[in-house]
Amino acid sequence: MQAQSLAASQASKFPAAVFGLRAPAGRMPAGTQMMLAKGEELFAEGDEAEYFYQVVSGAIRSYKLLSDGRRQIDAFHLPGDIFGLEAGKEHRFSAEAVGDVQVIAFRRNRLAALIEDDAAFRDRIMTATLRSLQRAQDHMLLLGRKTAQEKLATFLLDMADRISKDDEHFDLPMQRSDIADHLGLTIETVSRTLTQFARSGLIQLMPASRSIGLCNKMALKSLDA
Amino acid sequence: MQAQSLAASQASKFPAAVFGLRAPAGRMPAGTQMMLAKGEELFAEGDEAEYFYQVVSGAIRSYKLLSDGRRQIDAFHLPGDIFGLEAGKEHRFSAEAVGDVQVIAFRRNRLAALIEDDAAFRDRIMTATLRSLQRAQDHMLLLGRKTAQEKLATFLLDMADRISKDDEHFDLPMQRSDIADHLGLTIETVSRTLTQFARSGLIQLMPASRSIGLCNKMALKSLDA
DNA sequence: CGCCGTTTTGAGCCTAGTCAATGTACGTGG
DNA sequence: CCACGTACATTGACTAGGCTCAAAACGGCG
Repeated sequence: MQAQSLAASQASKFPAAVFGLRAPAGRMPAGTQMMLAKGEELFAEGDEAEYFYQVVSGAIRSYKLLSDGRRQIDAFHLPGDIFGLEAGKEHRFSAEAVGDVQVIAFRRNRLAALIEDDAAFRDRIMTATLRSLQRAQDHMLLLGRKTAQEKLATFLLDMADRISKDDEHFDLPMQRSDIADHLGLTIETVSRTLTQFARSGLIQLMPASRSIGLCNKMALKSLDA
Repeated sequence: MQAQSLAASQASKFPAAVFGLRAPAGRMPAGTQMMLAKGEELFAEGDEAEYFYQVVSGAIRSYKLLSDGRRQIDAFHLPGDIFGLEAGKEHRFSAEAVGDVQVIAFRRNRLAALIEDDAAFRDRIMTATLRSLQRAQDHMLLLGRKTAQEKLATFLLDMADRISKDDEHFDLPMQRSDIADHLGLTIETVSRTLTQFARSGLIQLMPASRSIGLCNKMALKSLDA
């Protein structure tokens, strides 16, 4: 819940390790593994972009703040996702651990060389970046034009797709306020809409828990517009 | 206002030409120049992504639609901007000419080769993509968390920065409905908010025109949050 | 001059936000 | 083991910012 730029300090706290990743597209160049506790900050908007990252386990939220504290979470990064790569010298958003998280940090100043040398790596980076852009574009449509119900239907289906094994039941890694700040809503509206879904039999909801069961994916998809 | 995929047809309509671009970062590989009339469609969501593009003059709007016609314009592309590059086989959004537009089309299947051969070009593409992502992240903050006034203040300052010579006066290339669909508002709210700005002396506004004069950039910036 | 696309303005409504209280889970220490 | 505190989630009553529907005004062009 503090610490400006854990990247540097953490990187030295944990022994560097070489990983042959589970990446289907090929091996990944070596990086440094890091562990983050719930709520820990990986980097803040404006920090020097010394590293970029790949999630191994857990979830990262990346977000921007307005001067008065309003927050927009532009993405949740789940295992396999690459994030934190910048065009300029500084990070353009902040990143925190949603729960306990394991990530691999890659030195950015090695990026040019890696891209030069390793065509497969280059491709992975380019594809990851383009995929982030696509997600951002989809999310702009959601933020600008969807209703609260549609936003939550889209969100639940996306989460099921990304984290559920059986595609029907999963535990949300983040709390209501994270969901609200991701969807451009308030926590009250998120909560009310979820209970409304539950009452309509679209989802199953344990009281005050993060477990979600999708009872009627069809109906949710039709809400998704 | 029609035509599915003008890319192919147009490309043959206009003689291919080799351009040494005004690009500061270096020469650009050859592309095919195209002209588009106001409202013409460059490509639609779902079209095969055979080309990607750079704007020479005019403005392009790229957007997504919901099934009931609600539209979100995720970006306006102005001279110099590169857009339409995809990770997959298909375009993930549609693109139309806001007014009369000149663009250069690059064959996507030559991209891999170009990236392999030309480090400067690779850098331009990567930087352009990352810049799009940054713009998208800034825009998500706007869509999710800013008020109508803040949205329009941000938009006007951004446009002044991008198209104004003297930084004080410019003509908007797009109509109110485009602005509304970009900012997640209705045309009525856009119009009302602009009138309100004019009455407060923040901007100068010719009746029913697209000319904008910024009288008080300071005040606009403070609205920008 | 008259038509049409666009913008502006007005009146009333509704979705989501605000403010406030209650409920639930969980960890800590007596 | 249970009382208490804290963090998070839910629910309710009320408000308001922006939307909808409707009409008028403006500008360009045939």
